[in-house]
Amino acid sequence: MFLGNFTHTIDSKGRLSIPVRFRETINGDSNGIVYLTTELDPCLVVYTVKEWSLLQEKIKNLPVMNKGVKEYRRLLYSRASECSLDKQGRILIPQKLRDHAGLDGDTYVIGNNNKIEIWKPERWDLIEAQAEEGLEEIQEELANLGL
Amino acid sequence: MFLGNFTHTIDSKGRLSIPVRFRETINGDSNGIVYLTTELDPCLVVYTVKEWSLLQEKIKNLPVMNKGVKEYRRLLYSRASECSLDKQGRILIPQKLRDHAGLDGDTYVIGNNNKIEIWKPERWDLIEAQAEEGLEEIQEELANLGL
DNA sequence: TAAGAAGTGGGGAAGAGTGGGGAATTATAG
DNA sequence: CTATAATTCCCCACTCTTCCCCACTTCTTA
Repeated sequence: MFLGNFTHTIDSKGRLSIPVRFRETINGDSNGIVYLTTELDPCLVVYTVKEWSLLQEKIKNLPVMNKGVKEYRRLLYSRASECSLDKQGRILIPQKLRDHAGLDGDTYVIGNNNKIEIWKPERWDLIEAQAEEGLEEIQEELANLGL
Repeated sequence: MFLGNFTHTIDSKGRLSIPVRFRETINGDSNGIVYLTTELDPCLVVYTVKEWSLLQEKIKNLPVMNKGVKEYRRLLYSRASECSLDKQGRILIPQKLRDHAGLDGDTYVIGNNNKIEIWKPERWDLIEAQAEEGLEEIQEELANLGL
């Protein structure tokens, strides 16, 4: 389980160190290898090998010819990159992905249960504020669901 | 069951000692490990491993793609942290969480049945006063409910 | 008033995060 | 096809945080 928000720095070589707490899971599930890609949000997403396989399974069961599904698959795979952690626990993020997520210097590495997200701080702060507002609105719904 | 309000101090290293009465439950349910996060209120929430698991179960049963649910999960996980008690019965509260709850120096550690809440005293006093006012208003309703 | 338990504070070792040099590999240009 | 440039990878070194341990103080209880 990936939890928490860590501020790490992307150095001049494009490397980003993964929080130690995440490394344990990555080494266990993945032998130090992760899949890096993008999804619907303007951030990068990191999957362990295990979670990546689960994602593949899910995608297999989606309707093949559906327009949205086709687009989703296209983006997911075209942007995906297999990365391995170096001896210091860092991944090298390809230039294109860095550009796509607007990453440079200080960066948030955020646990989202089964995946890790990498955010440009400004963008995350915005999303977070929106989420808080949204939460107020659905408070009662959540309460009804027992939360 | 967590009961009572204790004033403890967060030291310069960000550590907060958990009241002994709470530790017994934590060691029983959790082997000294707790989950620290935030919810709707401007305070921190502490769950035992057992209670955290129950929360996970509830979340699993929510609709995955629902916007509000996604936001809720994002906030919950991004702010969560697994903490273990040190030999003195303290937890180290991550800087970001301390900032979020405005914690520094004297702090209230409050039992709320199945979870512990950590409050900045000023904020708690406000909430408490509001709750008292609210209670007056709904007194009759409560009476009807058999309280 | 002594003894024990609870809360607090701090020193020091170990670990995490960061930066950079240099070799190896790949890409580019002539 | 070769020479040069760029990128990637591996290693070492430095700093700051975290973790572990011990000690002091206060409060309670006998």
